[in-house]
Amino acid sequence: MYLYNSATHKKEEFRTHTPGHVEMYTCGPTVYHFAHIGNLRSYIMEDVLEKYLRYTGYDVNRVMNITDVGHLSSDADTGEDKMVKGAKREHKSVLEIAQYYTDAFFEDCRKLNIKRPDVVQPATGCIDEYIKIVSALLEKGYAYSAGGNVYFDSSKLSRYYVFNDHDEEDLAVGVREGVEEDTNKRNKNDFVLWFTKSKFEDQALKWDSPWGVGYPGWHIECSGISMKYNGEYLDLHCGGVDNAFPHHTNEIAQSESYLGHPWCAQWFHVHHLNTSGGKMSKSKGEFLTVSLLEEKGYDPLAYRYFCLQSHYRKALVFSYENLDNAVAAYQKLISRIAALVPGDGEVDTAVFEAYRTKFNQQMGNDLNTSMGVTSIFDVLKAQTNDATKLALIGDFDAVLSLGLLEKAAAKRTAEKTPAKTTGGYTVTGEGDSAIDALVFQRYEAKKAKNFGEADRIREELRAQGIEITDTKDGASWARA
RNA sequence: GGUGACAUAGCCAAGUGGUAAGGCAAGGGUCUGCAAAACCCUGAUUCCCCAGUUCAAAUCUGGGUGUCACCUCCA
Repeated sequence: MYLYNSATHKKEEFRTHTPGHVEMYTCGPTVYHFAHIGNLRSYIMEDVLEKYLRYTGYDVNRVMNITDVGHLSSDADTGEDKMVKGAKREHKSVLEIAQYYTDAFFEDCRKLNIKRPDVVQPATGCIDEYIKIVSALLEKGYAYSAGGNVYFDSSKLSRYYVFNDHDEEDLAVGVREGVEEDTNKRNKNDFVLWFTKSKFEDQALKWDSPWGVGYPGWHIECSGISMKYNGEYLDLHCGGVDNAFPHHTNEIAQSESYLGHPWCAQWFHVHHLNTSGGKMSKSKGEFLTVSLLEEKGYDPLAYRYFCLQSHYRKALVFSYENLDNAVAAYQKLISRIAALVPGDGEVDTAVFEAYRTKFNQQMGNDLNTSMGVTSIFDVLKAQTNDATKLALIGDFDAVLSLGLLEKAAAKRTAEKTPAKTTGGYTVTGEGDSAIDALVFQRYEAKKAKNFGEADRIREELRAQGIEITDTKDGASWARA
């Protein structure tokens, strides 16, 4: 496949250190709050990437961290530790809060058909790993102690800026409000590997280390966790674009200095979900969660469809109007699939292979999910039997995970059974005799040309969220 | 200020030098007592702007403009 690599700024053929095997790492959530749907866009796209790699035959080992220490304390919009504040408010410990939001995150993932990574590792579980790396960096001269903290010395590297061509002189330190320059640093780009002294005195989690009691820096956890579970050679590192600098840049600096050889060849950065004003972010207030969408009546998988219609390397603007478009498209798609008849003929292998190859090419072209979705429409229009179409859609959905076959089957079941026939008039629905009776009453009214009464019954049912559809020899009803 | 990404119909978008896919929405039609659903039909003389290369450019080059992101919380 071809993938855009942020490290080289080019679309390149995907290669792995060990043929046929992919070591994949994903920056996981910081569990001090619910994930918003913008965060989840990244996880959806990474999920598609992982599934596509498996689809093409790769054996994948995917690792994800859960940030439950490290940059929690630096989340200093108001100068206070949200994790600690949340823990106090809910009368729980910081770790209990972390557990609560970790569970909430995976629950959101489940709703969005995002597969759980093979390894999920909370950052607090690998302290020994970080200490090992920091010690080695100190020994090799890539790190130094100052003011009680251990820093990475970025001046020791010949090439620090990997993703963009920054000139250190032009970097504006402290552009963001609330960021104070750390005077212990020797160079602007140095970063903390281990804290024993910071401005956050109420840091709840602390561990003993050769440099004193403290906690790990903001970047070391990803390197440590990845090396522990992915080994020394990482094939693919994923995350949101905003992490490219400095987070990923620092990961590369410390990892390669520690290992003494190149670490990760390919970097996959997902662009943001924006609102009309800019990116959706927790600090800006506009903050939509999966649960909130559900409360408003949206199917989480319709949101997944919304994301797949776009490309991961393009900012996507969220609005309810745009989401409604996606909902309509998604529901129509399900209806069209539901109209296919399972078992209608044998799967035509020649047709199957032809469409599969096309889908594979589209997805293999820098994960063109928009074209992947289009492939489904192409299949629906194909000159072949329903069995072949259903087999193809099932095959594509192993990557897209839109629940296509399942939803279509459920729709078929709801529409076709159980049926009640009275006087040659067949009512299909969910088998509620009171509703069946009303539908039949409407039929009688229609037969008597009492259309006012017929429409009144339809409105009455509609008020209960039930929609009647006239069919060839009767009517069917379904809850919206 | 520096760096990077993006810019195609109302919206989501494909397109990687050969004469603008697909989907949603909209309009028209068939069907229907009326609807809904389904099916059929209709859409950009043009791809942010300007210049250049070429027989040929949405695609390549140069220069603008705009939007977004990052520059030690963010996916």
